[in-house]
Amino acid sequence: MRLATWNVNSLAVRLPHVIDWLTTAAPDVVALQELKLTDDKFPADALAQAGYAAAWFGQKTYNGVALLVRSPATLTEVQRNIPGFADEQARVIAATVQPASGAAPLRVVGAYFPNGQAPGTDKFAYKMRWLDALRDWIAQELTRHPRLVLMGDFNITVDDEDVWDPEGLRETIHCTTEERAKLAALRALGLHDAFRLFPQPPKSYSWWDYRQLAFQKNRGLRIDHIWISDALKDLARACTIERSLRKRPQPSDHAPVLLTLADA
DNA sequence: ATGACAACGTTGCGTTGA
Repeated sequence: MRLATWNVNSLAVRLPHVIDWLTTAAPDVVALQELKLTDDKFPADALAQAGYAAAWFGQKTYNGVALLVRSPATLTEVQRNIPGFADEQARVIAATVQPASGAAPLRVVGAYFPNGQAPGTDKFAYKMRWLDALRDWIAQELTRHPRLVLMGDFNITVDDEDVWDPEGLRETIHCTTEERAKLAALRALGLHDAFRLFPQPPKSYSWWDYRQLAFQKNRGLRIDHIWISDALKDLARACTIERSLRKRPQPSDHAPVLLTLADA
């Protein structure tokens, strides 16, 4: 089974890329972020024609998340945003994936973590509160669903290996000690950064600024992550960043991250 | 210190992202 996360930066604009990628790469489960469309505009029919069932949670202009599964697998017990955390912004969608093979179900959480703008701002404070709420909720989810995948645009680098210029970007947004401490608290629930379970090329990133030829110069950050629970760790077989998707004309500024998980 | 680039909403330029 292969699971992927991709911040598409507008599903309306990126739909041809998404359909093409689903058709050629055929991932089993996909988390999308930054749909930037309202629920009535979600392209469920086009995705169904490509062989995917979906659950979505959008809003006007910003944010918006979705989960896709390759039929005949199904999504059940869909949860939108973090229970008990009042939030105007559509950032989280969770569901239980029922594989058609009869393999054990998987709880999948797709998330678009807040950007946070800069330390000291209201948006940074919101990011911190959101991260606390996410941790508390994931702790509960793990008790009910030990086989859990948390994936999405975390908007945080795990450590300096994830940063093209760690000195120049020290303590700036995505790289602050406070943000990384929140990730450490999340990881302490018994989650693993699937990408780092395997040897990886140096300077591996998942996002590059549209400006200043950042992608061509590989000036990027690894902020898109797939984290898996203890129960799934030994089933992980590979985890890669699909850089080729960032090279195409009119790309998202993010590349997908792809995890291969053995059945069981 | 600021902008760059892309997308959105709106209709020209302001806001947001990372």
